Amino acid sequence: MGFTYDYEMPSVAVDCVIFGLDLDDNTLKVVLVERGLEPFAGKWAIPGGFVRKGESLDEAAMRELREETGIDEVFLEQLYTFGGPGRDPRGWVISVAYYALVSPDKHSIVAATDARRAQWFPANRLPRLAFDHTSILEVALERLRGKLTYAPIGFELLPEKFTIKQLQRLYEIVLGRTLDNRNFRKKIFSMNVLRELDEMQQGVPHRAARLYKFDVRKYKQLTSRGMSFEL
Amino acid sequence: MGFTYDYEMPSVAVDCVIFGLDLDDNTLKVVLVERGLEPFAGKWAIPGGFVRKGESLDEAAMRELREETGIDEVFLEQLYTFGGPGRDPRGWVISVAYYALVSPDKHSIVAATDARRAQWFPANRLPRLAFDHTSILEVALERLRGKLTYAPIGFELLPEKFTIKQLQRLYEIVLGRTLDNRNFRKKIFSMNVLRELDEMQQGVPHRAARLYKFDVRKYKQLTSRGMSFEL
DNA sequence: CCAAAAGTGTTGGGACTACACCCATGA
DNA sequence: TCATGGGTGTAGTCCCAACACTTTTGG
Repeated sequence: MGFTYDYEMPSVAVDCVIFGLDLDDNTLKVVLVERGLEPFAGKWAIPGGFVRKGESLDEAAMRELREETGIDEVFLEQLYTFGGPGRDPRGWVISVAYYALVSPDKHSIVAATDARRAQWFPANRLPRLAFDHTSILEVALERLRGKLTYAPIGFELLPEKFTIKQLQRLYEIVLGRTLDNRNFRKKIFSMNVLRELDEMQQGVPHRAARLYKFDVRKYKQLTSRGMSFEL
Repeated sequence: MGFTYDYEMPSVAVDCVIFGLDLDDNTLKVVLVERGLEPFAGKWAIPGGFVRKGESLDEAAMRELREETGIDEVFLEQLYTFGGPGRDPRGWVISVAYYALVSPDKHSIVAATDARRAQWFPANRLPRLAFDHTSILEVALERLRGKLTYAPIGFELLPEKFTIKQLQRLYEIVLGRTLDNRNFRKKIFSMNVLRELDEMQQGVPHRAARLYKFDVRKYKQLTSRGMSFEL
């Protein structure tokens, strides 16, 4: 311990809610890992682990994400810190929760890194979870829904190149209501944050849709002019 | 320590940004305390202290608030957790930051509880602060500004009974721009969350303004109908 | 040629902005 | 009576929601 301090000290963990979008069955998914050890052995939980001395909380979250799921270089943001007494039967554990958004390109990594049995679950049909992880997930979902409408984070859940319809579906899935496609297109085009590509969607049994990319540069110009991204 | 754990453990503190509104000089203020001990002895800092075993983070924040400023029963919300290595020269300290909103009725308490010299400072003209408290304050201000426009938290900064003009000034001060009084009134009345009182403002050298109260009941009806509070 | 999804405009209503004057009160 | 802030209405504009058909492509 680095200095004199009279009180007992807690362990500090990071836990990470990992969101992914399944474009095949149009659902929002979450990565859970099966616990090998007590307490809650055999139960599903959000991936996480203890913070190490010398690393920041963000670094700890990134490290856990990488170690437990193989995922790297994704959107990762601090969510909330859970510290109630009794949330961990082993003792006093404070957990800094994060949430990550993973594009479908990287979903396969999760399945492959099977050391501790990581799996995708539909976000609205989850098993009973270890610890207070159900509450953490609720908070994460609320945050995702809220932030989606005023920040351009939805793109993190899509492949780099996507169609407008995919973007629209993403909003519909997360917000839980249908959107009018004409109005949605008008809105998204009017804020001018997409770059139109010369490529078309491939391998669909009907008219192919145009592909777009999120244009970070345009977005930064937008925000620097004081404009904001709104649904 | 309650269970076997191989890594070194951090101390966990709560720090609390306390906002108050000064209706005399129309500024947003923040409570700072002067540090008595090293490190940063003599510097100003956000009130805070270590979390104790057996209490939740919210409880710890409330306790610190009460101990250091005498303030009790106010709006208090978790803000963000700061955990970078090197943020405290004494060693590894993770700090869960909170922010509180205090009505002018209670401002005097702060001055009275002078044990550790607590003082109000204008939020936009602060001294150099201890630790990383300047960044914590920036995050807190951003959050306050953001949340003010979509949640009815502004009332927490006003006395129980207030005039529409005071409410408007609050928004102008925090958001940093002037608002049209006619439009502001229309907007605030149209959402129907205020109860008009039979009382008038007292002791002003001009026409007295009507007093209003925030009506929690009406607000709950509003949100339960799916409507939301927007600026 | 058929099935399936892509892509495209217009209109009406509600909300926001901009703007200026009279009213009530205490000194 | 005057100085000071309280309180009020309207018109133009913009944004949003509602709504249905034609186009393109692969099978």
